[in-house]
Amino acid sequence: MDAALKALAEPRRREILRLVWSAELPATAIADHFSEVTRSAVSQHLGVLKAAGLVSERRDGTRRLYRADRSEMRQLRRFLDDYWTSGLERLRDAAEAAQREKDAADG
Amino acid sequence: MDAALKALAEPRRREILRLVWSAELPATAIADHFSEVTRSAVSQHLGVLKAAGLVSERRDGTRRLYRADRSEMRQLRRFLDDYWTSGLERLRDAAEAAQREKDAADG
DNA sequence: GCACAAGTTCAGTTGACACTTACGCAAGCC
DNA sequence: GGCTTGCGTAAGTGTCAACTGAACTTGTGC
Repeated sequence: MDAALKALAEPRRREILRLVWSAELPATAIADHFSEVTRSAVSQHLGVLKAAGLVSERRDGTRRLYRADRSEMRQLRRFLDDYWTSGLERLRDAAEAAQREKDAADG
Repeated sequence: MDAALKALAEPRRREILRLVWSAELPATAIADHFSEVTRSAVSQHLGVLKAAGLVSERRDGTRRLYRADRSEMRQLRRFLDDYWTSGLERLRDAAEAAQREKDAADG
């Protein structure tokens, strides 16, 4: 999840992900979309996205076809929804914080 | 939005955000939660979160109280939902999905 | 006014990362 | 077997970001 979030922090990778969101594309077609960056850079971005599970790769002859893994995106969304308010753990933190506040005020 | 995503890419900042999600806390209380990092580092993280609009600051005497700005988080979530499939493309995807549903049902 | 407490900010260091160029490697095609 | 196409990997570089320690700011209580 950490990897997915870090991968999405890079604008170029978000753009790539959008390109392969609804269409499976070979690496070259993706790279052609970015005139200001080399093919190599795009390939490395694809590697990061793949490592984060946000993209899947399929080989076809010499080509490699990429497409977005939407289920991973769903998981990410869900993580973002849940992380901040995760039940007992959050309550515990709040209680601890309140106690420190009180201690500081008293002491 | 780019700033918010980048801010969330850092685990420590996610933790901070969770701390101030449901409780307003002074900077020191937040810093006390991170034993492996100095107060200064936490202050800088708070600056990033604030710049990204994910956190709001209120002054009370010498203290500064922080709390999460949930509306910004909602916007982020919405952005994540919409960015990949925007406008016509999203409609097309929906149509395709409906067709696949139909094909699956028929087949 | 002085001391202290709460926090930020400045200067400098270190590590991560996006990038480029060059090279390597596999799969068709002649 | 050579040639070309499609693409990843290696090595090196510049930039940025997270961190530390020291200095600074601002408010409070005496």
